[in-house]
Amino acid sequence: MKNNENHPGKNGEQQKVRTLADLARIAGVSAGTVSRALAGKSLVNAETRDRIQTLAREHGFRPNQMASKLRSQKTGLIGVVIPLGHEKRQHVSDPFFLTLLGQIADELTESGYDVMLRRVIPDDTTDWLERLTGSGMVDGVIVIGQSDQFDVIESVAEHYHPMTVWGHRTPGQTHCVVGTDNALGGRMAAEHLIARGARSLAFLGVTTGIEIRARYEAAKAVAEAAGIPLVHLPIDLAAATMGPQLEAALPDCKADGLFAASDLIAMSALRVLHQIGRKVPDDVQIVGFDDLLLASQTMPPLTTIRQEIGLGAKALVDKLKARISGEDTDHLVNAPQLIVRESTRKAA
Amino acid sequence: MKNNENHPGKNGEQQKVRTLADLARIAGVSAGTVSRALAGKSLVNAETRDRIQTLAREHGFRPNQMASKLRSQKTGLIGVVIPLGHEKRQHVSDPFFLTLLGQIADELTESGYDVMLRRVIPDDTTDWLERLTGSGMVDGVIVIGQSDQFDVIESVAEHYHPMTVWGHRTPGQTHCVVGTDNALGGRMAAEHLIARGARSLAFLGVTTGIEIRARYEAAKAVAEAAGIPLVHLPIDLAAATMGPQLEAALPDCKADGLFAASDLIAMSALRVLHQIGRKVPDDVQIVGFDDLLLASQTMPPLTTIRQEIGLGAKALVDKLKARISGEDTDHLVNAPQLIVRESTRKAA
DNA sequence: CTGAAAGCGCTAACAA
DNA sequence: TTGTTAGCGCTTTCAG
Repeated sequence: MKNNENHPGKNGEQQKVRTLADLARIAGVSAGTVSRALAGKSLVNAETRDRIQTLAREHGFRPNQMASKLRSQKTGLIGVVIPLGHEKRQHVSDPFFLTLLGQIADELTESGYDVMLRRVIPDDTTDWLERLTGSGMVDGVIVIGQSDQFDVIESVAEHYHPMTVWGHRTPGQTHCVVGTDNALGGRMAAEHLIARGARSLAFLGVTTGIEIRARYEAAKAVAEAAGIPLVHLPIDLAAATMGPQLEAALPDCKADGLFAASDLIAMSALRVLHQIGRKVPDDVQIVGFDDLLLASQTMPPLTTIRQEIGLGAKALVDKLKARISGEDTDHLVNAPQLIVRESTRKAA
Repeated sequence: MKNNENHPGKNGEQQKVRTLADLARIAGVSAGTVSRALAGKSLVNAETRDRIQTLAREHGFRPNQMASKLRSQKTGLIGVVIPLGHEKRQHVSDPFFLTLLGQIADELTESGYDVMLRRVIPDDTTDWLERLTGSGMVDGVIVIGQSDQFDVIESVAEHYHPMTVWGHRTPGQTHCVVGTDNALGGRMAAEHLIARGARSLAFLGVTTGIEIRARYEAAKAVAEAAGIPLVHLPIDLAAATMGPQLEAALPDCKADGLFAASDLIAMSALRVLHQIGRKVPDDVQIVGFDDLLLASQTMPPLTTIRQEIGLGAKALVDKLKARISGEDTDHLVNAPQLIVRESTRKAA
């Protein structure tokens, strides 16, 4: 037991211990032992292990994760990317994605991973994803939303295995996707509106994104099959511009059944309809999409197509973990659920 | 199972080049030169630099960031942590925080930083923050919300400089904080309600969090000075439980002026009031807090106290960058703004 | 302008 | 059980 540099009496513990070697010196052991002790490995004497751990705590020492991760080749980090392809200006993301992100972060945390968050605007570059997967910084990647970057994601998926993607399932695709059956959702919305007496439909939302296009097309197919007209009002998803666009478009829109691409749009539409004196659901009915928490708080509460965010987040993380350990994974396309509230009429 | 790493695509490609050394070998130079070339340093022959960069691109080579960061002692990573102290169960965070997070991520990205996101539930541990600051993984830390962890943050701030915090300014505090003048906001809300004729106030929201307590106390002071009663309805901020709590509390509440701790609560209250047949703003007026985008979309649109999220995010990042480069920074307490919409009455 | 060499701080295989 | 010895992959003096 030698403590020449560590006398609490003289000048206290000024020299900050920053490295394993530092701690090893004052503990009178080797760096290797300290490493094993701090990792709680079984092959160290319990007594010395405790001594070292106590010492570490006293000196507020924490091993440098960067070095540890480099050496062990496991980063414990998952990259989470939100590509903002179309909607370039929309820095403030959709609350749906934000909520999904939150839940993913929770799941990941519970599995002992840290999250490296990156929002990218692909613009003209095509290597935004490679830059992450090839960085050596992450053990895996979750992509939130395909935006208009389907091909980029596909090409990365060809050689990069530990990746899962929230979005739309396209037959034959390589990348592992988790998402909602948007076509089914679109169908449910249109059928519900028609069943409740709508005789002329409108779809509110831009269809640049692949998911929303699927909702639109399914609704359109239903409408056509029923011999009912459906017009497309390409309302922006950016919350800031939604209001004015709706104020411009709705007064001339004679549809009595509105299907909004998201709850946010629906909510905004509700307000505009009220302003121009159309009663919901008597004059016009409306169905949203997502079932965000606010959908139940609107007036009237919103009938909507629910996406299970919690399940989605869990699936994205579970599948990613499976892929990290070399397994292969299936896609997961969740069936959405029609949540009937008061923005559509009571069943006849 | 499956999954062959090498993509046998381009004309019988050899071993994947993974390291500087690999690339150096096929380029016929040393690793050092490759490093300099890829970093675009001026002290390499322009010609060899281009050759190496081309080679790197052809082989899809990207330097390992972990190693780079370890060596250079700059991680290019900022830790962003959301402590969930009170409200333990509330995994789905407040949309205000989520939006703030999004904007912070944007600002950070624009400054060339990556974001390491961590959500923590401090529970009984007190080292959740140290664990991040001492990890060697991040160049700095932003804490979103003090929750009930003021003391922990203070104690870390004593020895860890590159940190900024969103939250409430307490006189004499050490940690650099950016936030809103909550007391002023509370005062504005109460004064506005009273000026528009309210004669009995209620505050909706739990006051465990220091920011919300400040709003409450300021409102209370105003009410007292005006000789007007103010009751406190401790509504949970978790969106899921808000509705039922309000449905239980509001029918018995005779206040004609409601001040909600957040727009979300206000929105929920709006719905409940409508349900129980009280007209807003004729029977009862209501003021929210935050001015989230949805505040303008409620029915009636919500009068609220606006917090400038964008400015806050920018300030958090700017100050953090200053602190990273060794400077000292002042606190920033933004004055909130009263946004008058239709949930309060017209001026007499 | 380029190569050689010395680490960044940690882990793990191999000895002792 | 512990110490010793190599590196993880990169950057950066220091020579040449």
